[in-house]
Amino acid sequence: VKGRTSVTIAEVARLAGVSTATAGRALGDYGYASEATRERVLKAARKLDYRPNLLARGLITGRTRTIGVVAGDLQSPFYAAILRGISDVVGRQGFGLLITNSDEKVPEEVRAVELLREKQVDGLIVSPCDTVAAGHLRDAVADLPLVLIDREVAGLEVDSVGVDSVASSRDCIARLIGTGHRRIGIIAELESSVWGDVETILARAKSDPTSQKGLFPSWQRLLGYVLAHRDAGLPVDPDLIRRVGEYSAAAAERQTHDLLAQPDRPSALFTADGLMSTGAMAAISARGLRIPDDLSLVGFDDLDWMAFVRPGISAVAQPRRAMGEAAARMLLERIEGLETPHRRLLLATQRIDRDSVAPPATAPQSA
Amino acid sequence: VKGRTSVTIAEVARLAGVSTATAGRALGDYGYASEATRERVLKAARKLDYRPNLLARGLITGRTRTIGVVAGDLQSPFYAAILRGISDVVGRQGFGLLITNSDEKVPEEVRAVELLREKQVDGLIVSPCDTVAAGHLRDAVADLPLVLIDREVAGLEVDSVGVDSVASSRDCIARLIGTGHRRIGIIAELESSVWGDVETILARAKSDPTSQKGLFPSWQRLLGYVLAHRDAGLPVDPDLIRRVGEYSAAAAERQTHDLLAQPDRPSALFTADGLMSTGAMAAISARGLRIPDDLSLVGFDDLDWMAFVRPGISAVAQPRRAMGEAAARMLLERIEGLETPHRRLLLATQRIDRDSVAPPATAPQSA
DNA sequence: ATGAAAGCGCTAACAT
DNA sequence: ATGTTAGCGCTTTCAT
Repeated sequence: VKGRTSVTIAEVARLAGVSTATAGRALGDYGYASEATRERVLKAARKLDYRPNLLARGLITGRTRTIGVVAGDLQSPFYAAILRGISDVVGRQGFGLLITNSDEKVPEEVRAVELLREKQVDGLIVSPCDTVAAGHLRDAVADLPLVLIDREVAGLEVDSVGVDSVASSRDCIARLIGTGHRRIGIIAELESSVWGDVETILARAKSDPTSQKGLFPSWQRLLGYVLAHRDAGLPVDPDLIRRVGEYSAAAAERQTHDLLAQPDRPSALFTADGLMSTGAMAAISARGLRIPDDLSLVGFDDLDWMAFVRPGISAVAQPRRAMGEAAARMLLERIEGLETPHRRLLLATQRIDRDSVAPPATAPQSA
Repeated sequence: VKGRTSVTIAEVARLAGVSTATAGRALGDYGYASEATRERVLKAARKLDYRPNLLARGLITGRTRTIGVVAGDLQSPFYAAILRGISDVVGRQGFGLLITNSDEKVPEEVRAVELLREKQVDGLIVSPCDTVAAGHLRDAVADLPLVLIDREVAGLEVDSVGVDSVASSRDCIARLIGTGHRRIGIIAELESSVWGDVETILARAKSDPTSQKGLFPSWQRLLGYVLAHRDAGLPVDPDLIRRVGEYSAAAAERQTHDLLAQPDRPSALFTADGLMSTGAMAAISARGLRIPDDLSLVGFDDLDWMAFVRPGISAVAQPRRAMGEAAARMLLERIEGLETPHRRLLLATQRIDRDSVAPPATAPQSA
């Protein structure tokens, strides 16, 4: 049974002495087929090593049992875990998974969505890299179910899965303040060609809670940071807010170095995602600062090394795999035809307290 | 242009006032089409928001421009990096990527290969989870190009990409010995329902170098360990060889605890892959052992935390992403029709010396 | 350079 | 319960 040409249902039918329609019914498990016939067809199929051509099936049924995913970076622990979750759920239903990488660039994302649609996927899971420039998503929604993950798009009413970044980081920062910290640094991506400066963005978000969902996670985490300060009646020193501007550990490392080099450096540091944590940790380590004596540290997103580095690093754990699983489940439901209004699922984060937080060494530092 | 039914080439042709054949030529960029016609067709297509149905194209051309990957665990840094490399290369050529997860279980792998073939992928990249039970791969090769990654299958002559595990670990252990270590522990997966005990396997591998390629990486790394000892005229204490039996950090942690709990514990530890390193590190950390004073440590596979944990952990770095890229390139060449004999690509590893290795604290320990 | 027609492998009506 | 027929949307002869 070697060679380029694969065996078709017609050959199976001929060998079994039935029509292709009957063979199809027996093999595809649709329509009627007597037990005897089914047996004969199945035997013929086995003998010929028949394998259905899913392209042909998809062409006619209009469904491919394949779902498409656009991730920011397949290699990051964050997306890798999400993908794993997605893969588990869809795999169990016999669906295939077409995965693409946007590298957090809009044109790549557009191209990816285009390719996935041409390949006729039954649904899409996207972690959009821009919360406004999303025309390609808007018109994809016209003929495909779409589920957003980690981020939302302003005005695009589709199912989404994420965590409550504002509340989680607010809580986190509140605890640092409660421990006595007054100068808390934050290292966050905060890219914003379209959004303007920090004050503008936060002002709008604070006054209009619904607009928060259009914010990128890193902005939401900054918002939580600001709100926690406000809750405590503390001022926010803009110099402690470091905008890395890109998802890059190296860039985060530079910003951290710069932040920690100042004379009046913070007594605690909050990193807004895994890449920021990795970069910050490298800088802290390189500068020979001791945690938590010289600097307290809390990260958003729990990375495996945080558990066994000494001292352990406290973190806000996101249920990454569960996020992927939930997104996949929601999408499959839509593919099955579920017609309810769009759902916005916020999974709970978990605060993991390790040993990277202590009261500031000296009396509250001041300028 | 909203709704379930997408626009077909026939509608574009009608709007442009040409036949479907001509429209196809203009859109698909094959055959002849005058400049004027092409313009008209393209304009019509744009106007209707035409999107080719790649299923239909694939059905007729017999090629889908999609490649399938079976990874062990999409979530591990090792596979995630490889997948990223694959994704970059195939994406650049406009290919799609169907990714599946075997979880290192043969039945899952068989199912995955089956699904990918039914979906008519143009080629397969597999990290086989068994080097002998691979009938499904053997017969896949009959009608698809296949590239193996990280592992090889005895007697299956196809392109493969990996690193020289025997040489790398041999070198690594030789250095530990050179530093003065005499009792070196090894934590490795070493699953082997089919292979028998350590002695048998190693005896066969040592005497027959070609059979080495049929060995799993963890076995190859153990072989390097044994050879390094032999090179130095040192005996191998079987009690220092810990077979974890599965790819699991938790299991590795248990084995490491057990190994380090013995009175005559090793002065150095070699971990055979990333999961083993993570598990071992957790155990070391939990036991409060200081690296390198109480224990030297070297890991196979460089993980990001190894760079900034204090002290830094020395490791053998595998060019993971490059492995993925190379595998993808080789596969694409085969898909283009390359007919040379199968190629076996061994990429160079890089020894990264950090601060986790020091001479043993006391005079050579003995029982 | 363009069109007519056949057909990729399969499923879905519609007969029987 | 089974067979006949007509396509799914596209590419590919083969004419013209």
